[in-house]
Amino acid sequence: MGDLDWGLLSNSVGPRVRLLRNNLNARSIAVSEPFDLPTGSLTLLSLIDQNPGSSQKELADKAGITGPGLVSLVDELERQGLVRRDRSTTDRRRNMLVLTDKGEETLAEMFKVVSQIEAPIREELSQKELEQLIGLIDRVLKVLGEG
Amino acid sequence: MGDLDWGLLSNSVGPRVRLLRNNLNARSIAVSEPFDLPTGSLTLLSLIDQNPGSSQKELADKAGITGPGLVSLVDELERQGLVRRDRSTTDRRRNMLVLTDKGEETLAEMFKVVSQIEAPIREELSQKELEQLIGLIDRVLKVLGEG
DNA sequence: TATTGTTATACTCTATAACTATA
DNA sequence: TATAGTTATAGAGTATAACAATA
Repeated sequence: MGDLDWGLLSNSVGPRVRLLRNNLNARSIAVSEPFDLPTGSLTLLSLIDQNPGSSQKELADKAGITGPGLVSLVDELERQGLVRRDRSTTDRRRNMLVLTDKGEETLAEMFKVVSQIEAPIREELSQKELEQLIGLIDRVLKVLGEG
Repeated sequence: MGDLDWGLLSNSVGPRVRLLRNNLNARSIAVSEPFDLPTGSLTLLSLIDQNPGSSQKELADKAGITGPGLVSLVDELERQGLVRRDRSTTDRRRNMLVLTDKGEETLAEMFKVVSQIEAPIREELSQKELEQLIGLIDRVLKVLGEG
């Protein structure tokens, strides 16, 4: 598996990001499945928790999910009583999303599971290296217009 | 867009990899479209070029593509005369993949296009930082069993 | 006229199972 | 019995267009 060479793409991040995403996605499914929630739920719960009252558009942009994709995610989270859609009184087009108490609990539980699953990464990389990796990715995202 | 906070996932690579992958995938489509080729063609051409005679299984593992996914990719590349499937004489189950002359030309052209598209990344990151980023990703991939 | 959220729809990517031919 | 490649199929993820309500 590791005996092949990337060739012309030896200095490209593209192919590696695909491998990384595939692997992390599989792990993400493993985290979400016991909670009977779709992939991306943890990310969304965490975002709402940290930024209560955000609109769906703001959350979709930050999470890298399309509008319709976010609607179905929120539908499911709301159905399970983890999230509430409060109509904004100042701009009645917007939904201000907030976590319910149950949503907070679920977020904490999911975070524990994902921490276990990501443990190998934190064992391989020092805290400083992990911050370096995230910092570099964030700079790339920013220049690509996703920051 | 950038005014929201990741919350509990501030030190997680998962959500960022999704954003990165979405963006790079859109760019990959932009590169492949003029050549009327599916996403992943450049990666595969580059791998075959550097490792001629590889089996489809070896290539699929390295590229992070499933067996059936690789079959349809090779089908298309072969249909356009960019790749040849040579049956191995020592193990007649295996296909030894090689680039045709036209395949080599197409690879070179696609590489020029992808270099232009990835230019913003190379302008933002120094050569050393880019190597750092790739090195860190490779270590993560290895510990996840994808190296 | 523009924007938020929604619905409907299609397409791509990825995953899985079953088949064949070889070993 | 196991492996490489293939076929068929299903599912998740993502994208786009059109609509309603509001600004």
